[in-house]
Amino acid sequence: MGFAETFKALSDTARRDILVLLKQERLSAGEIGNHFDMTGATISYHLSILKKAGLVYEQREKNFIYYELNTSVVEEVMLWLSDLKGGQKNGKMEEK
Amino acid sequence: MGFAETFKALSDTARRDILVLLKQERLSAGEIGNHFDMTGATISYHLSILKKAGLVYEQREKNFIYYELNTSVVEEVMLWLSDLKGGQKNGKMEEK
DNA sequence: GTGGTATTTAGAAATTTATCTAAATATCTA
DNA sequence: TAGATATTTAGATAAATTTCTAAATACCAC
Repeated sequence: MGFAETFKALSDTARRDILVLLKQERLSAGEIGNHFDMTGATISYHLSILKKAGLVYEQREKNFIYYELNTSVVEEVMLWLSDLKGGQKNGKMEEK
Repeated sequence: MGFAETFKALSDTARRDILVLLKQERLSAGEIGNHFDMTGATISYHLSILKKAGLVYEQREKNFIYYELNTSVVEEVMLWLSDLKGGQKNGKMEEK
């Protein structure tokens, strides 16, 4: 884990698009690939980065590998951003 | 604007560290630089990326340029993530 | 086991990014 | 205006990233 890996994973448009696809339902690598104009190898590369970042996990079934969004890591990122936003002087939590 | 630029800006550790510094108070480019082991030119490069992403804005005063966190863009990113998280089947908002 | 489909891995090329040094701007103060 | 300080811009380089093709692996069905 680590925010560096997670934010890097989120920094690529193709990877964010993959996550948006997965927010509806889990999809196999091949199904994901059908939505993009990239080779399967490139999709696999992006999936590996999302996986390392913890943003998706995989479920192996029959001859397929299904990818699913991991919302808990999305929440961790939101918490980091929330802390960033909330930490200023004059912020709500700082009022005496 | 655009999420691509914003997430790219957030993907670098130095830039996130700069944002964390700025969550307490605005700082000049030089003050920011004092916290890092990088040349002023490199700091300036990172600040320009944060600025383009809308994550900070600058205030020119006297001989200094002060940088301040723009929380509204941080909020937009949080909303994007919130939508990602909330959009799944079986999510709270989808229950019938 | 053989053949077929799904996915990943390896290696290479093109692009982008992060960083530095040196030079250019901008603005203050005397 | 001249000198000093703050910051940015330009140009170069090294490292990281994205993408491809081709080959390898994994797994299923027959």
